[in-house]
Amino acid sequence: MADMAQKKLCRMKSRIVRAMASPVRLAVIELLRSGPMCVCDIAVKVGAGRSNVSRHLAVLLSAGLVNQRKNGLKVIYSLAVPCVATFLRCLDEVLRHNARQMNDILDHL
Amino acid sequence: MADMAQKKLCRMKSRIVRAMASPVRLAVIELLRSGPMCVCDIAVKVGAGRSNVSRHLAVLLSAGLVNQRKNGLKVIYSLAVPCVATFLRCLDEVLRHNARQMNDILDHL
DNA sequence: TTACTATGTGAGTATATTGTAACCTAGTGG
DNA sequence: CCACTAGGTTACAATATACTCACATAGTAA
Repeated sequence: MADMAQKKLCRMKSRIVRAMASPVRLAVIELLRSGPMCVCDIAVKVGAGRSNVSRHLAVLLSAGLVNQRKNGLKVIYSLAVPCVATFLRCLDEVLRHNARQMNDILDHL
Repeated sequence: MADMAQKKLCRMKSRIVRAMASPVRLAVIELLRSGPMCVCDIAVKVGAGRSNVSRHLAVLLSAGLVNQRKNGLKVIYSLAVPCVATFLRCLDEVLRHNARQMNDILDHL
């Protein structure tokens, strides 16, 4: 983090990562991998209140992770950047890495 | 987030993402892409206090994002999962996506 | 107009995270 | 033994986030 520009970039990236750092929002992102969806359906699928989901979607939107499109009464959200889906697979890989590491420790008891 | 297992997975993934969701820790991860490094060097490079960096490294370690190795007085940290480096490139992509979108808005004024 | 539905937003409380400073531990060398 | 250095930990104040409830907005239809 030598110079100002690097620090600013890290702050901006951190804002994006923080936008993903919530169980509900991760569930929303995973849900949107299967296609665009309105707030009402998202709320049902992730099992949270509508106003709560609306707020979480606002965070994702403000971070640029999802796009918004109005359709009559409904607002349809969709994933904005494809690589976010790739990232979720990376998370699975970290979980597997952790489980493997834990097994190694247990095996050497 | 229909069943229990999905919810638990989302909580575990969220913990990993939160571990990345700090400007300092992001800078550390980016730094470690260039190779393993001791705490003292990391602290200097990211421009933060040693005890602070130590705590951030503990968070990354506990999330399984970095590995630890003792070498005399020093403790050397390294990236644990390769795809984390890929993820940083995804963050750049999101930043570019946001900048492009902002330009589109400004162009249509 | 009124009524209904889908979303978004404000306020309040509860909880979590951050950085700093002081202190503790461990390895090294005299 | 003591001194020095690298790293880790605890405590505390400041800040940020989350969830809920109530209310506001906007589109639709009668």
